[in-house]
Amino acid sequence: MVRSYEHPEAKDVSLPRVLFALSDPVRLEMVRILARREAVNSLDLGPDMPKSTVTHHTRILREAGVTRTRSQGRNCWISLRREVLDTKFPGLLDAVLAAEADR
Amino acid sequence: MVRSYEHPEAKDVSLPRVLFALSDPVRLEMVRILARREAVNSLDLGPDMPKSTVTHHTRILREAGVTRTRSQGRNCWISLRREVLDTKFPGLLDAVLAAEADR
DNA sequence: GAAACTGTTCGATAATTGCCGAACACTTAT
DNA sequence: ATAAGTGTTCGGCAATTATCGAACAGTTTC
Repeated sequence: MVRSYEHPEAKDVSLPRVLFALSDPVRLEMVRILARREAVNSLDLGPDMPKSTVTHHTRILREAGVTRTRSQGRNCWISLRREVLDTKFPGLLDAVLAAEADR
Repeated sequence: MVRSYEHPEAKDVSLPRVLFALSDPVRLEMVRILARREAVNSLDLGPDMPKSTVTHHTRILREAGVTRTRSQGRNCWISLRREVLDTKFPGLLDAVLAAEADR
């Protein structure tokens, strides 16, 4: 059996929620990591923090519609939902990623 | 005497804080209003809410570096700090404003 | 089947946030 | 001077959020 995750449909992805998901330094860094790779193992997004904290942040990103999570075996792979973000909020993700990482 | 407001310098304007300021529906609507006018009277940004609530939200926007507030007489005028935002986070404000208002 | 591995869920706690009434400060008009 | 107008500050309260340990669930390996 495979874990199932809830993802909002594209039509339910709201700007305030996406902005909130991106407004935390930890999650912003996660998104930067995701932007450089196709898919990342959940716990690799926060190697130096407790697992439950990683789960917390990845869930907020997922439920906001920023990321997609699919489980495979005992891993779960996380990726950016670029199609959704770029369609609904053109330029937003690019602008966020283009900003200097330390700010 | 004139009220003085603290504004962060451009170098201290951080992306997470700006995103957080924009992540609230009330403040997002304020920013949309500001984008259409040069400067707006504080309380006109939230005609239907208590004054202290308006002050609360406008302060978060100001302290994040999103807006500038200057007092004149008994009014205070609020405007977007486009120069700062467009310089530090090119495309961000445009992307936010371009998104449909109801999302 | 037992152990190891990956990640979630639960519960608790501290900190932050949103909301708003009441009192206050400053300015302008009468 | 008095009153009215504009906005801030303060205090309290409810709700949300961030963090993390402990227990748990599913998967793979041995």
